Amino acid sequence: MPELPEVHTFQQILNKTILGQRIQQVVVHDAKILRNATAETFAAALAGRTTVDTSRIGKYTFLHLDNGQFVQFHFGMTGDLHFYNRDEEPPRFERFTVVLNDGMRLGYCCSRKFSRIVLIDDLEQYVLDKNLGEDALVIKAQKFLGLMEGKRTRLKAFLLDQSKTAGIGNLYADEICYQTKIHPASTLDALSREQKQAVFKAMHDILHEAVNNAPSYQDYPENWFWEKWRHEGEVGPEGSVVKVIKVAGRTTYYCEGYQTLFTNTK
DNA sequence: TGTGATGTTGAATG
DNA sequence: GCATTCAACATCAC
Repeated sequence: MPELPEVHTFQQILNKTILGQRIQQVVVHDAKILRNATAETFAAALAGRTTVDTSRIGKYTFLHLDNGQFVQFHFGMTGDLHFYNRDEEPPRFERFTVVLNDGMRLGYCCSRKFSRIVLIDDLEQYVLDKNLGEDALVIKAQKFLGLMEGKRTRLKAFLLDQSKTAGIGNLYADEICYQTKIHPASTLDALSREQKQAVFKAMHDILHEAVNNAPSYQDYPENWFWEKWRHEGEVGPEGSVVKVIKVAGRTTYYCEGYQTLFTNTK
């Protein structure tokens, strides 16, 4: 499920549940999502450690351990966290559980195993190697506009590019395009400076609103696009019609007749 | 029952 | 180098 605001919520859950706690043991049910560890090495790396901090860049969350190591959580499409006590049944699709000293458990779940759990020694170097862009909540307008300069890629592809800004996924990209009334397949070289600034503002406002108000894919403002109109053929604002196309290889919803296509090349 | 899915990566192509 | 498309990953829900 998760894009930046949802991952932010996961970070809050880590903060509320295991931050500052000592990990008694880790039980691994399925090591597939551990990208650089086996069930044994992963469990051994965490057992006895105390968690001292968390951080987040885009859709990546990092749990900081007291020995200087880090655990990366990337939730893929279906990652989820469940906090429960020893008497409760483990949640469905749990892949591993972190057992705390007091017996509480934090279960990591994902049905489709697209999650990426990675043990990291040097976080700074790791982020550099990954070529991860600045977090979409943190990046400043000037830098964002600078990244667009000279590019001819389509707006949606740019928004989804995690090496430019980190954190925007398919749904939020559509939302940003909708709120700026720009067709997602518009190319950057055809957009005015004012339009690019509007894109930044929409990104900023949408993400902040989601982080402040929406813990998951629920409870979004009802005037948001995907809440209201994300259904093919629906009648959108100003008599527009919701269309479904592929942009940047991803299923894309937009309002034909409301969002304008800007392009120089076609 | 077949198809597509909120994400990432790497290969292939223009 | 840049941009785009596709397949793969693994499994579930519709």
